[in-house]
Amino acid sequence: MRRDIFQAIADPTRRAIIALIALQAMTPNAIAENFNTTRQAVSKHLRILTECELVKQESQGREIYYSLEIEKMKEIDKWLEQYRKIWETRFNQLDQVLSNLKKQNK
Amino acid sequence: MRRDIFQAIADPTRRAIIALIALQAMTPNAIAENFNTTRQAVSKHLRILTECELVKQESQGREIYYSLEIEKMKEIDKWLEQYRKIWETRFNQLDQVLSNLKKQNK
DNA sequence: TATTTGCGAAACCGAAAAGTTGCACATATA
DNA sequence: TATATGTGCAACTTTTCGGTTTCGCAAATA
Repeated sequence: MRRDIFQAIADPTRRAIIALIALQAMTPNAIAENFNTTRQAVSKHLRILTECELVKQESQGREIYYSLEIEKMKEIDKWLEQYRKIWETRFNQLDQVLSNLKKQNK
Repeated sequence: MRRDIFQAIADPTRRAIIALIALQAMTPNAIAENFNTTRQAVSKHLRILTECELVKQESQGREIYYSLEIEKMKEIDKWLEQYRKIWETRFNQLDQVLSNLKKQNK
């Protein structure tokens, strides 16, 4: 099952998990405590996140710590870049209009 | 059915539609020509995109032109901001490590 | 007016997703 | 060694999703 990062962040629970483990690694049980679902459901989400390399795991005895692979998040940023260019251009055009209006008033 | 912008961009066809109409407004038929599906399927995607205000429509006779609501894209950017902070911090920390190593070599 | 064209909406279908339950396995702990 | 704990995985169910087909409606055109 080939997962996509955009599909991965589509689910609100997964976005919440991402936010949770962004700053510190956590075990599935600890993560599940924050949600209204079973540990297995969280485990499934973690698997999906791991599959698309948004999350990495580190075993420590029988516990497994999950943490965010922050580098992967840049892919979204990269995709957004083309649109950022557009809104910045539009902003500059608006800026141009405003400054032209200013000149006319002088 | 309450739609979410993250769910909207999860589908690859919808991302392609977004890219298509980012620079110029297009009719459903014109959009559908670029894909291997029916116009109705595209129409469905456009409805979803419209529901979460990622796309706006403008009627002109019997044709309806769809264009990207670029402002809405900023929501993704805004969400990404918290993670951008993280990877920038990590980068600076790495930078710190590197410059410390440099000092030690002197 | 009759016909074509552009479109959305509803009904339906198959595939995929998200959740639950039950189980197996390894690692701790008594 | 027996038991408790942390975990992943597989089977199953329900819901959602993306697509097609069919239809109805309004605007353009003959």
